[in-house]
Amino acid sequence: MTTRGPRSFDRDAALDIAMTLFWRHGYEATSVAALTKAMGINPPSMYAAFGDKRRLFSEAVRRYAETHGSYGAKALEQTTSYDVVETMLHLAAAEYAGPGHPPGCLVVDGATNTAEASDDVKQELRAFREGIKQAIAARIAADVEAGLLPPDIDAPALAMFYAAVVQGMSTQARDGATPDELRRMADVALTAWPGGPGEARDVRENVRSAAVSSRA
Amino acid sequence: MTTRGPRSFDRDAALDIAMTLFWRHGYEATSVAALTKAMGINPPSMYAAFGDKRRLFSEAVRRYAETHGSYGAKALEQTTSYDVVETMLHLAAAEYAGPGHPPGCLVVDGATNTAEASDDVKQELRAFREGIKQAIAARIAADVEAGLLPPDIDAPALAMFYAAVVQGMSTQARDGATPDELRRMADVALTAWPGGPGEARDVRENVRSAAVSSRA
DNA sequence: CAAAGTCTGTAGCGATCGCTACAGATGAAC
DNA sequence: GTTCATCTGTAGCGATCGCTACAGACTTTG
Repeated sequence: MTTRGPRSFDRDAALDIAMTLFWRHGYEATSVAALTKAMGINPPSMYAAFGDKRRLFSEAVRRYAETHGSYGAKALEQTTSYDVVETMLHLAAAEYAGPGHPPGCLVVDGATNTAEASDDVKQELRAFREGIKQAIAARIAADVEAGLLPPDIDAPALAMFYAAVVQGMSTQARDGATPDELRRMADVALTAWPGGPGEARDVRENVRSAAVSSRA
Repeated sequence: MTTRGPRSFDRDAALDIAMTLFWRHGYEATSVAALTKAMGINPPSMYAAFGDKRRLFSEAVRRYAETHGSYGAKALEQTTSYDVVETMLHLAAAEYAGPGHPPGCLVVDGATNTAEASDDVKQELRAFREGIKQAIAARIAADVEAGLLPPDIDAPALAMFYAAVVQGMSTQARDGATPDELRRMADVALTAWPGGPGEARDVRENVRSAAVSSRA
């Protein structure tokens, strides 16, 4: 009917469309028919380009992590654990309710409701989430080790808390929260930082320069 | 094959089984075949007793709210907004990872991944969540009005924050968190209360007795 | 015992699920 | 122009989806 011959559709654009659909509806609730219709292609073309629905989802998650979901990696580039958490919360607040894409987070909510047959999909996203949480916990523990944070704090609980805040922000965004609302609740969450956010940063700066000078 | 005659199955027990399946897998990922198999009955008996899958889900949610999900209502029985939040977080921490039932919360995660056809299901749970959040916000605003909390706090952001914490706890529980871990992260969340949890309670007690004595 | 009424299991409805066999259409190679 | 390889659309696979018509089996009535 239309043009024939070598691949006539943009694989990257199709992957972006798949990412958006999985993002909005999740893995199981997104049908192959819905995917191919939105991509403007037929099922055989999708299967030739991506393998199957399962692998298309994994590719979409990878694409998401490299684009809209990069706030976790960007946050971990920060020097101190407080800056990691602050950056993560602020970027997530801006991203989760941002314009031009579905609300919330694909990694948090992409495979929440699944039958037993899709347990591996759930595990894939869970591993993503646990990895970020462990990375935060490690950063907090390192700051405690370095004397930047008091030694009596509950580092795992603190990391789990901020992971949970980000995940709750995703639900709030899906329920209609605006970027400004998310930002304000992120700032509330930051007041739970040991010593308080403002004070903690001053203390941290002091301790860090002390640590650096003692190391030199 | 087995016994025949007047209703041979326990409607309440069947509803509990449906609640558990919806709780673990969500609305769309729980098939009628899975429901009837777990209930030990055939589809016609289920349809005679509950109408259809959609109404069975609503009944299951109502049952959940009256049993495992009663922590919200129980928390709102508390006098001050801090006690409301503290009770809600502690009850949720114990409940979400409790033994003998699926992890997390049916209201939070029961209809996260849905096709457009099930948007009404998603809205039903969203209304539940928004109702609790608004109730908390109202309690905080009332305490501000009564002089129990400083007037410069962001009451809506504070309510959204604690709603998000509870929702994030549900995800953490689904990812394998223990009741003790949830309890500890709940205590971290409580340190975000204006003035801090311990100090706030003392201040509140003082202000309340002052308000009562001035009213008398 | 017989008739009435109700619940039950079997079986299957149309629709959709993820996925694919097949053949027609098109480009490149010579 | 002819051949070859590849992509494309049609059509449909077996399985499952939510749901139900139907008839047989049971208890309740007389």
